[in-house]
Amino acid sequence: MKPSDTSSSVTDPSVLDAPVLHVDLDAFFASVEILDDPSLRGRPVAVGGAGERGVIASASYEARRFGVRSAMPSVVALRQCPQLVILPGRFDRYEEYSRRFHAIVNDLTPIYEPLGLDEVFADLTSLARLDVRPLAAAAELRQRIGDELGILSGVGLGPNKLFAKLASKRSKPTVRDGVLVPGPGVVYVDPATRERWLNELPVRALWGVGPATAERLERLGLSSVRELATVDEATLRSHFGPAMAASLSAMARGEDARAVSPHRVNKSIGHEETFATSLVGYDDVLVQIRRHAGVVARALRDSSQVAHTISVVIRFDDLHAVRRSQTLSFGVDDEGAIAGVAEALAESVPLNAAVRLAGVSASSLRAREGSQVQLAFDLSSAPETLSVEAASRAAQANRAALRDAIDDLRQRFGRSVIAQGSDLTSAEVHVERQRGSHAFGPSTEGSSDTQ
DNA sequence: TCTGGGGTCCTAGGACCC
DNA sequence: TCTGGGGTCCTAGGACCC
Repeated sequence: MKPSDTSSSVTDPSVLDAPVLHVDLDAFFASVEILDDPSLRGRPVAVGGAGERGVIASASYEARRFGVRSAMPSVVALRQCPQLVILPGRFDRYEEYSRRFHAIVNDLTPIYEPLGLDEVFADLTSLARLDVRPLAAAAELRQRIGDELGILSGVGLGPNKLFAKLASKRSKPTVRDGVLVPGPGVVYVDPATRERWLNELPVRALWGVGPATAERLERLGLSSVRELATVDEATLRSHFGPAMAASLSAMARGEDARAVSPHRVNKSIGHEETFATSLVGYDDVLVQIRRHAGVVARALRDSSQVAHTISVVIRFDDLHAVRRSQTLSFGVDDEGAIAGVAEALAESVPLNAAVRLAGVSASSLRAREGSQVQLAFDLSSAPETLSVEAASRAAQANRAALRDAIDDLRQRFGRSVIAQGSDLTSAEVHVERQRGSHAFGPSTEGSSDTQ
């Protein structure tokens, strides 16, 4: 472990010249697995789904030497690196490390914004009056992460999120001809370098430009950021809509107005699963939908939230997906209600092909206030006077409202299957025993793997 | 080689209200 | 009887990020 070699041929700039910092932990999930099992050290390790439909979520640098990359299908990864160890992933453990990581960043500044578990943006502006120098602060941050977590990281410093992220990418180790080349660890982008990067980068390097947008841009003859900068925003707007045009246009000039916003709250909670073997017919699909609804309900209650919108997603073997959603006039957080709505939504989707994925998600989230029953009923009287009888009346009203909502749904889409005979009270719901997590896709083929 | 699971944001069309 | 325009909410789909 030597998180040391900061690239500081430059003098430390002022905070105002490089107010945005981006940190990215190296090969995060794989690194945690190696820390917990030192016998893995030096071996090619990945975390992901090992089955035919699994993909790699995180690969150690040893694995990257063989060309293994995250998002790569596991079968491909194994072909390139037969000795690759693929582990299923333990999210609780990663979350623990992530909390410790955030705590270290928080010691530098509370103005930080996590991006997934292993990255954060931080805004150092408020440190200017303390005369903090960004390069020194970044080096110290990286050192602490290495010392206290045992995980290497890359830190980028720039005038905005765009450059900070590009910089942290350049701070990382790289693989060249199968050989691991260490990165500088900390990179600050000075103004001259910003210009150079804008002249060199492909459009694909910009935030928000993925494969689809990159291809559309290329068809317009715009493969590089330099070319993109020659096109005016109005032209881009006609092709990509106002939001994307504004963002592309700004980034092509090196501008990025996105603020570092701490304390962002989740807008949805969902759960989905790709099956090792695709499902045919409503019976099997509905069982899975119901199970996912249970997971979502528990997550809602754990976070003391209720959802007003329930959505279902069904993906078919040809990868095309159908999404259905229903907004309710009251909030729900129990599996009976969520499963009832989710099942009705799923039943409205014509199943003309085998189903490879089913998912349920909850959105329009609100904090749960007191008894959830009152949300639907609003008894105007003081909550403490809510009698058992009133509560039961309220629960009944709630169920009635739910039934209406589901009836609406069935009317809207026409019934496509025979009723399952399920009632909507949570007591009557038999949520299947939780199966093992399939965090990164099915790990076994064919079996119904209960564990 | 053929694509997971957790999310976010944007767009477009329709319903509804004023 | 037929009509405008703006705002808001909802739904469905698509693209993107880690």
